[in-house]
Amino acid sequence: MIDNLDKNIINALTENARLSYAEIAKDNGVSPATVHVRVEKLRKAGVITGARTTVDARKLGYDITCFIGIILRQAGDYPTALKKLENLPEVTEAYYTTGQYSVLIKVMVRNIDDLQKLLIERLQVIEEIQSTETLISLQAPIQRSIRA
Amino acid sequence: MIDNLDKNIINALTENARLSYAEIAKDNGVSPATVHVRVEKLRKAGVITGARTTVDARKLGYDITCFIGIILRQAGDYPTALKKLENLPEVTEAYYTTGQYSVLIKVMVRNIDDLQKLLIERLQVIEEIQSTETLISLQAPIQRSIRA
DNA sequence: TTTGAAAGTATTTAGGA
DNA sequence: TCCTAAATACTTTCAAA
Repeated sequence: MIDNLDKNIINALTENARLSYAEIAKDNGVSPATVHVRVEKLRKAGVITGARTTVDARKLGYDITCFIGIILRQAGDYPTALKKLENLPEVTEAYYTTGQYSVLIKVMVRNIDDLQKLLIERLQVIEEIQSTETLISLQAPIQRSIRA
Repeated sequence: MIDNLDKNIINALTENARLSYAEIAKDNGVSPATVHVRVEKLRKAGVITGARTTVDARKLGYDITCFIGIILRQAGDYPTALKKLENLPEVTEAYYTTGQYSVLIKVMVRNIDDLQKLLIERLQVIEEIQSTETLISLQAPIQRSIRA
């Protein structure tokens, strides 16, 4: 089971993945070795799945983030459509959803031209896709993790 | 400017934030000190913004992830509405968007009951919100970073 | 800007409470 | 399970190229 120490470790590391075990240990009144043991346990249990450095996409030239809602022709088209979406590097996230759309994807592109090309030349040509709806994100004011 | 070494470092760290500089150095035929200098440079330039450990939300009891499209009463309501959304810890992401919705939020909750309560008791009571539309995510098959 | 070398920290293992 | 202590490894600084 996950106890309070585990939770504190998870919350600390989801905010800053490069925090040292030594520091987390100090904050929690345990030894660094204990933190090490707990993190290994959480990793083996699949609770902790990895760690990613976050970057400012604009500084890398990706000025536009958007969400695209996709409606598929048929429910059964999902596996094939997903494979095709995986081949588009601009697609950074995909969600299989109930409601409005069959699939919601998050896309990052350099500019409006690239977005238009992506939509027309590489998304709308996918035969399993019936239609798409684009939401351009102008700002992402909240970006945080759930608390353990 | 960002050269190839910078890009390789960014790509390595966005995949695994806990990779050692020593290892990245080895993969790129430079010294660990150089990797250190580059990472500091990227951090100071605001390209690298942080690092977060990723967790399996379900293992923490958050069984439901969903996106909620929000339509505000008036465009000018955005700043007030955002402040209210920030106070809901279940809201892990928010995007100010063009198109269909004024705001798109990502929400993580423990179960359908909690989702219903969130929607009815804490979202739909926000006076700036005219209506909401919920997309429940059943799967998130793609989760990756843009490449530098 | 990069490097090797030194100094300072952190991680990791292992034995004992 | 946790700790201390020791060994290993990594990060960080710095002077020189």
